[in-house]
Amino acid sequence: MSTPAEPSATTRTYGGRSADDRRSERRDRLVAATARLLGERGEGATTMTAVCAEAGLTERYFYESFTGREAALVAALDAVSDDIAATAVAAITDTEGTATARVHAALAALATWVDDHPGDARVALVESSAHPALRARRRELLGTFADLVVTEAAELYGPSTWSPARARAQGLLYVAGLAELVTARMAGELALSTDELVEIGADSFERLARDARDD
Amino acid sequence: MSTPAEPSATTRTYGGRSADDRRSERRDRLVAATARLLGERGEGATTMTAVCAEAGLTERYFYESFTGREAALVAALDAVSDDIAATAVAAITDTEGTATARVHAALAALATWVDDHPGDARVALVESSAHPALRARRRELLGTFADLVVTEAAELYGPSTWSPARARAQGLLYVAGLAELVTARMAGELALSTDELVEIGADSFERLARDARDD
DNA sequence: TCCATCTGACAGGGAGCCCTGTCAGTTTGT
DNA sequence: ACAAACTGACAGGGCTCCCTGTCAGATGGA
Repeated sequence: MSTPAEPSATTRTYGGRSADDRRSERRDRLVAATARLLGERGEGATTMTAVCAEAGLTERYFYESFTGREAALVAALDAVSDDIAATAVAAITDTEGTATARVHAALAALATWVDDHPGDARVALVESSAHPALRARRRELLGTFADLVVTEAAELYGPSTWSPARARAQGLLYVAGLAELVTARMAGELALSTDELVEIGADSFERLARDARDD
Repeated sequence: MSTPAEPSATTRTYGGRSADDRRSERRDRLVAATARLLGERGEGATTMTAVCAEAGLTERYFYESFTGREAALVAALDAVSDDIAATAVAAITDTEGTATARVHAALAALATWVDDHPGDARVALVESSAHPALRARRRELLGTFADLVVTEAAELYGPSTWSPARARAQGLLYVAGLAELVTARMAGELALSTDELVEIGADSFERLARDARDD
């Protein structure tokens, strides 16, 4: 009786890479394809069929990584927003000097990122509102950034006299306003240079932080 | 030779109403149905078939008034935003007293309107970003409100020292931020009373108007 | 070499929607 | 009363998309 060699019900290398390796590479390609389509053709054109074609994979592999179209959309938005957050954090931590300088650096880094990644910027700013699942994720992200703004302001300028709820509301107003500003500029509706945009953002931030203390 | 009576290629009364009358009533019903569906079930569920069912009309009449689904969506958003603008304008013109009081009245009226019209508020604040045609209209509306804010601020507090582009940007930041604030509150993510919301809006407005003069 | 696994191409069912067309029944003017 | 106009119900073609399934060919381990 020859034993069946090995269960072999598991995996195997292929093309010199492990199963997990190939699997996650396929997922990455699908996420990148989804983000690219979202940024270039919009949510409506980002169908599962189109994503697979863009990624050069077949539908079967789509369902290997995602339960459906929605999950891929959210994953793409997550990837883009991680990129944004990393950009902002890097600018803040890399900059030494006054609080003003650090805020300025963060805003400038974000503005540059938008200019350099128009597709991803569209994903984050525009298409993130196009689908219910994306909207939910977008609100979370805005809230996160709003909290970041509040804590940064407190750290840079001292604690706020506002209630936590009010401070968060002010932060959200600022963050969402700024996002719309960038969106309008991308749409060509606002004739502002990058420097002007950064200046407006920095001034507004300082006003916000200042008023949070002497209101 | 009996002449063919009348061209009769025109119209006729029906149910005691003229053709134009019936036609525009059908259109109103379709617009109202579209807004209702947008506000209660979202853009994705607002199909032409669903709109017709909701309005109690058949598809043929849909195409009598609209070239397609998109046109109906935009018409519904227009109807809602007209309602919003009328609410704000009425509050401003009906209120006598200080500039602060008028701004306060406008914000309070808008907050009350949102509470009283949750469906329409969702149309204006959320679903207006769900479709390309709606987004275009939404940006127009935000721009209009931003300009209104700028001119009101100038009228109430004196001319701004900012460049027109910068003033418009600040107005847009304020308006869009406020919209997101109301949206977050509707989503239950922001524990703010109506009064607090109005206060935040009024304070931010005054800060904006004040800083526009002594920057 | 041989067989199990992996991969890509593609077919096709099922569903929903857009839009057109038909048709019987109702209302109006003559 | 009669013909023309109007209305509502509904069928169905065409399209796209989601998702499953099949199948031949490529690859790797024993």
